[in-house]
Amino acid sequence: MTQPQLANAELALMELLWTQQPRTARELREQLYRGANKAQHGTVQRLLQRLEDKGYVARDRSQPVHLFSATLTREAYAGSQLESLADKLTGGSLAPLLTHLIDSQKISSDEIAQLRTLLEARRLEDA
Amino acid sequence: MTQPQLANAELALMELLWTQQPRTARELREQLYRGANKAQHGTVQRLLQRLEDKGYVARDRSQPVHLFSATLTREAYAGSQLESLADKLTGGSLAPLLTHLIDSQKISSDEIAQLRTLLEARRLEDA
DNA sequence: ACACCCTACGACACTTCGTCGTATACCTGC
DNA sequence: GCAGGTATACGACGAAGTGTCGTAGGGTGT
Repeated sequence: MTQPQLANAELALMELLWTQQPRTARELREQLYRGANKAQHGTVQRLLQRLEDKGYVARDRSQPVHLFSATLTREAYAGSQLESLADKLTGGSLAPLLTHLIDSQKISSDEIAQLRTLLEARRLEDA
Repeated sequence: MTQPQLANAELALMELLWTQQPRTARELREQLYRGANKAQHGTVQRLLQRLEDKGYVARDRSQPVHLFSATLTREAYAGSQLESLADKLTGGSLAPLLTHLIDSQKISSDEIAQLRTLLEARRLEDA
């Protein structure tokens, strides 16, 4: 039951919603396409509709001009994608993913320190 | 310069190569499709060719029957996918991805312990 | 020469994505 | 009430990717 993946244009739209919560289609269009023409409004509507179908966007229909918001935070989406990556590749376990990153030096010392404090916080919580 | 993603059938093939290094197309077909017919051999060839184009599979042409092997370990592929996920969603940083997993309890205590020893090992290395 | 298996690759149906155009409904001002 | 502007709903299309199959051509063994 993996969440569907977001394509490029869809992700760009979500990025906007993640920074500015409820937005009209018009506002989104103006930020996505600077030289705004009529056709592109249709495009944005289409994208929003498909995102709604996928369950990533909620639409407030109470007003004639709908208001759109994301149903998922960026972090939640990132987490679900990370989970599905782990499911597909490492039987759901995260350690192998990180092991390689750490071993191959692809991850910086800063990141490592950050992760360590993260885990430390969790350990204290559990105690 | 993100590595292309592997589709389902392609991934299934890679899974085989990841367990059994150099393999002929025939051997792979027999494991992918139990009731093996002629057409499916073409399918496997097609998949292998596309994987070769993408750079995920190397082909030994020295014999008339080619031998195929993966150019990337499963861990390397998983790592590159994880990186590209981080690039797309969190500006390349991993911490936000894991933060959410840890906070939402989606990650088990076992996993956490595992990660901690992982990071500890790295810390000792750096010293 | 024939049968057989291999590779190479064109072709197809199907899906997804981004785009656009159009039809329809809804206000709002006159 | 009508015209003009704007919004939504949605059909359609091209491009790209995927999985599948068919077929042409080459090499090998008998």
